Amino acid sequence: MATKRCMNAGCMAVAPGGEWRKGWALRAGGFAILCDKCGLAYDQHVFCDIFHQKESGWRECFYCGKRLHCGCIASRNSFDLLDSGGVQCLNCIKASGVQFISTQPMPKLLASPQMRQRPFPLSSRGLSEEVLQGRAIDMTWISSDTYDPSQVKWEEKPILSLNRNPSLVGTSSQNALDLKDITPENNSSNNNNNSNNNSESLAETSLSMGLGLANTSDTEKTIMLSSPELTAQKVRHFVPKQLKVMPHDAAKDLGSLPHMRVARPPADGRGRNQLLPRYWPRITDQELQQISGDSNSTIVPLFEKVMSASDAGRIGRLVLPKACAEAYFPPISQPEGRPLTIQDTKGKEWHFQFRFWPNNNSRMYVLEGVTPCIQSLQLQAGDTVTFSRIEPGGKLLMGFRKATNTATLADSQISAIANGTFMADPLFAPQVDNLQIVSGYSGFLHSIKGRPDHANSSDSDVGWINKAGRPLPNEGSLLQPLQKRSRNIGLKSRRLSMDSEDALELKLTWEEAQDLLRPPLTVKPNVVRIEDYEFEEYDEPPIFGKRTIFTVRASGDQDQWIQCDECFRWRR
DNA sequence: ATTGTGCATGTTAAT
DNA sequence: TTAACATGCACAATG
Repeated sequence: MATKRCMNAGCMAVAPGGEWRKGWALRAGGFAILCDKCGLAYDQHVFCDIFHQKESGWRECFYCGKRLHCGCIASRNSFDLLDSGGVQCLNCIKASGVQFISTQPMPKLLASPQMRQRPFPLSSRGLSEEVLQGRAIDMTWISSDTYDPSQVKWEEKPILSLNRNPSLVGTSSQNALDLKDITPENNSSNNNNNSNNNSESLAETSLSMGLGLANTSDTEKTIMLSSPELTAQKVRHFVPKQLKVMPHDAAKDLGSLPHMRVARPPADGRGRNQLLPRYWPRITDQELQQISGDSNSTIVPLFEKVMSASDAGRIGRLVLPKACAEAYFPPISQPEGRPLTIQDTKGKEWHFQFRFWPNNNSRMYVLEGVTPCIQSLQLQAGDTVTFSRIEPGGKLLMGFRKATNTATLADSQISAIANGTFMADPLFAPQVDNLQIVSGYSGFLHSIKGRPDHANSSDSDVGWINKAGRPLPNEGSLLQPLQKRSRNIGLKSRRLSMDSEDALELKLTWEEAQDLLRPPLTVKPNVVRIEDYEFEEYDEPPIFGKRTIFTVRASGDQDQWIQCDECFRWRR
């Protein structure tokens, strides 16, 4: 049976029933296709490539030839695949009284209220705001010359591959999708044990483990401006001189890495919080080449997990998020699973057993034999393990990130603000993440205090670094459910856990945070223009205070207004 | 007695 | 109510 897969190279999810159709690929306001498995949203350009427009006005699907039912020109980009076959525009669907969005089963992976943890902000419909607003989503793609489906050993053969011009990496809106031939899939269902066993035995997946220490220098921190809506307006941003300010533009950021190809991270289900941010692990070309043997390799981030006490214990079993294990690891049909070999950047190989336990008519996926690895890397509960994959070759990368520092909550808040990490964009919340860990792991804190390698998390942040040797600004920005985390630390930490929830409520937008920061009036800032942003650069750190505005009289004198907490009136 | 293995159960979040 | 998952626990294997 012909099988359609998610077009996200890092997902490879198979459409239910083998058909890419309504219910699996959702259209979001006509601008995007959301894979039910990975939550990937394609921008409208990609979508338009799928349904191309005929001169006569009607459209047909590139792949199945189904025609737009009504030929409504105005509904360009607004299609839905009909169960009965064919295509119909959303306007006509609405006109017929059939609800579209609201009746669609929300992608399981997008429906979580943990929105601040997802790569893209969601609307109330669970759809990316970027998508709904028609903004091109910052996507980068794997080029066809580097993505070799045949190297994905645990798949018979991916049905879809991405055909991208390498020169266009980072400018997804200009790229076009290309569907490879559709091949009958050797369906590795759980019921087909024989075929699975064969494929499993044949497909000894090689994993690579990358471990890099990202030294975060206090004098060199990169903060990111979050709001794409910010235009050339002059914005008061408090930017200590030692801080580097970069516009929030992953594509540009990636574009500075000519040899590094980075694919878009998939979203995920319940474990969506375990998804890697869209600023993926980046390693140097040299490191990547050492791992993959190919300097043109691409890193496809997969998922990550914060290690629980059980994971880090002596049992040597790492519980894997089910959705992630099924989506990204080789399919296994037997509880015994299959071995996975892991090597680190130095070539050291680790051998794990990837298996599952039957559990309530479901499965619990575990990685067994992780004790030597954990001990070697001195990982413990609260540390994060990340999984990525290198294409071509399908090698999996396993990175680690130590838990965050031991700073006090208050210190963290201040630090977060000072570092510019209180931002509107949920993409950027590394310090908030820190807050959670710091405040939510009382027992954990004790252990870190006794361990030098954990005592300074910013220095022990075991993650990926970019070519310049800087830690990725967003690495570690994934927020884990607070309850999940606090569960590991016992009742004593519950109060602190609540505190951290309160702290999360303090999460401000970038502009709001700016409102709370004010410079001494006597200090004259240097105005620095970067891209379309103007920044006031102060030698002195900002003062954290009440909402403050500044006015300038005709005489040129400047007034400072502070808003009353109670009456909300402004006072000079 | 200790450690490893496999499954069961409790907790939590999602539906 | 269901699903995911962290962890408990009984039993087996081993020293």
